[in-house]
Amino acid sequence: MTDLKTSPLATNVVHRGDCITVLKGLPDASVDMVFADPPYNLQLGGDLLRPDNSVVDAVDDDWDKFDSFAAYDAFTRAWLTECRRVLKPEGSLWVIGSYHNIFRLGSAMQDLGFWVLNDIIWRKTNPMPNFKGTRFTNAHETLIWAARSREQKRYTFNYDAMKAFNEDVQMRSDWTLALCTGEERIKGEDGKKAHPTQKPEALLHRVIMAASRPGDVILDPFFGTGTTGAAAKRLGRHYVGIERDETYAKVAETRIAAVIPAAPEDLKVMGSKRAEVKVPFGALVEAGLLAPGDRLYSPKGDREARVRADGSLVSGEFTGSIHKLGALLENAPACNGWTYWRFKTDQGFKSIDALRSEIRATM
Amino acid sequence: MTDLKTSPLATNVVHRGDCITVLKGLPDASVDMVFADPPYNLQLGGDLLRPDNSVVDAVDDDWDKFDSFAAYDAFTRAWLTECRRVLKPEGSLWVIGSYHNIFRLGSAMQDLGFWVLNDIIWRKTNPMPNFKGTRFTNAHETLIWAARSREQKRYTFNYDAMKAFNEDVQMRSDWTLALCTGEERIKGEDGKKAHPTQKPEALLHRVIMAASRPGDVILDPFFGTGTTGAAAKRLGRHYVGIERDETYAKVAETRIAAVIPAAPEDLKVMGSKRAEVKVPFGALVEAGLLAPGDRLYSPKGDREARVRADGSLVSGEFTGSIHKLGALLENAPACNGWTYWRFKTDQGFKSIDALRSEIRATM
DNA sequence: CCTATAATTGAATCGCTAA
DNA sequence: TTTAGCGATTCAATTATAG
Repeated sequence: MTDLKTSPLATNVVHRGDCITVLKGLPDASVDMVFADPPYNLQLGGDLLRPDNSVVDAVDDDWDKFDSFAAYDAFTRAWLTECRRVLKPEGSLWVIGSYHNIFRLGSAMQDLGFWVLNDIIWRKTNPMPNFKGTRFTNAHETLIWAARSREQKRYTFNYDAMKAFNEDVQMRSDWTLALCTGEERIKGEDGKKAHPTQKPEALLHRVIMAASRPGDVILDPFFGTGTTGAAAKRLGRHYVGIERDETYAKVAETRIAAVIPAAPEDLKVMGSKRAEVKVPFGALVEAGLLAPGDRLYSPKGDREARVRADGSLVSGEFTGSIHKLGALLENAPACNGWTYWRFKTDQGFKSIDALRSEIRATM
Repeated sequence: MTDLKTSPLATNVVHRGDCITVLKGLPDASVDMVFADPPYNLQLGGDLLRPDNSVVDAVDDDWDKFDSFAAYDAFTRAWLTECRRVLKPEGSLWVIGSYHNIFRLGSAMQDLGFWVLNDIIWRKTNPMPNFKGTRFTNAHETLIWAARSREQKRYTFNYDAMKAFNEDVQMRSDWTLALCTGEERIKGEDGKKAHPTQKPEALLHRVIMAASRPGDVILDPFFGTGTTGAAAKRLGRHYVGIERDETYAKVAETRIAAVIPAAPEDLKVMGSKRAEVKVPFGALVEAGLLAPGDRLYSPKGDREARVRADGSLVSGEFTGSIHKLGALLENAPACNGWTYWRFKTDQGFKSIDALRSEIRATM
């Protein structure tokens, strides 16, 4: 076997093996960017049933199981340490995680000397709901982008490209993107998903476009089915992947071989400026445009309701959202509460939709 | 000085002093919710304060950097430990921070035994741009919501209120809210902002509405100009503030004094079905709404069962409760019999849940 | 072949109470 | 402490099936 550490770095390869072991064999200061999607250390209980009684296909693979936070932290520090060594002086590192592990990752990075440049929120357009109604819908994941050290003055950030991409306003730290589903999601011969946590290529597209240059080498120590490699090749970058599961590694190689480096504009990406923001009625109460106790009236003035602090309405014995209560009082199957309800002003009645416009104007 | 720790907790007060010192004087298990917006002056050029308020020397060698994080971590663990002690067994804690400190906060919380329920992203509609064009616009902050421990099964979450608030779909983990500006932003006599990081009351409104009940006690160990207290009072909750800066504390007291609380009836929120009084199916038979021998039918009409006098059902060789028999016939792990079974009327089939509502209306 | 409806699915720390 | 019973609970998007 060739000594990877003293040979020039081979690129566009998928190394088989434990990521820390393989990393230790790579030469110092040889890659321009690292993208890492490590195990999240989910600590799940028993089966979770949907309301239709079907079972949620959970991530219960062995590779995601750790005995303790201490064990997870030790693993995290080990691979981060090697990544830092392998990075060029002007390189940068990205990690992605959820609330289960992102605090561990961020702290370890800071402890090892990495200097955080941004944390980025991936807002999912179509997240899995909270089936039991016990928490907020977990609708995002977090990425951390960091330089090797505080002293590092130079790193690649294609500011103007990002700005142009985002309709000529600065790219923000929250990105709205869909999950990887449909055609993009790689399936095995059995029709099941080849990997439980395949990331959308649009996400990697944006990361790579933002923080690397054509010809750069991008290392992914948790290669999986090779989203990083596919995006890198498509965008004219080189990749180095590490994956210990032979099945995943093979899928990745096949996938990347089929990628034609191409003009990237056919990748579906939603700019955060255009990302539509829904204004819930409750936001009017939060913002103080309506107060708890204020009265709303129907178009004919024959119905009246009182606003509550949670944004619901009360009318007699009935309660509900602006839409539900409108439908209920009109005995209609549905009702657009925004155009139905009015409030009193000095100039007479006004639609609550006007208040929504006020809120939208600030967005 | 009275001994706060053994006296009943005084509420609607702003304690002056170092937060850890004051916290140590508060009684065990006495508050329902904590909201904490700790300082995040981590290596930003500002002074980093040790728990004893001495200033950490800003030196650039690696050892001191570690020392700085260690000092911040020690401070963080100290106040989090006290907050955990002061929380009631069914209480929960919220913290807010940015990438400078949120990873330290989250890790410390997990290390101390807190169990993360959600991380929440506050998307700012009007963030400060990145003037130098060197990074992404830092357009969000992160909140962490946690229970005291993994074993804690109960915590207040007004799921249905949040859903009604959000146009009848589940509230997600990303909240879009404007910064605190304009009229809401408190200014001193010199016209300058009274506090550098005043949070919008809308943010506290949502936190408090989501995770507390009227009459609850909410503790804020970094009270500042009292946004938590103002929102708490407006929403019929009690507050306990801790602030070491006398100027901030005075501003907070003046501000809160001017707040007019909402009427109690406007603070009622959309109720959860789980909290409704339980009605045994047999009560329908007792009340004569159904008679022994009446037939019930499945949603598709392909199953039929007979009501018995004791409130159990019979279908062929099977007997059981409305739930058990439904599950049995559908070969499902569980079944909500109330929404499953229908009975015949002149107007067609009706759900037995409508009969339950009739009973509840008389209670 | 087109349209309407039904089924499937996604990194998930997912119930409560009383006996 | 454990078990059993009651009965509450989902959004967006794609794919499959029915008409």
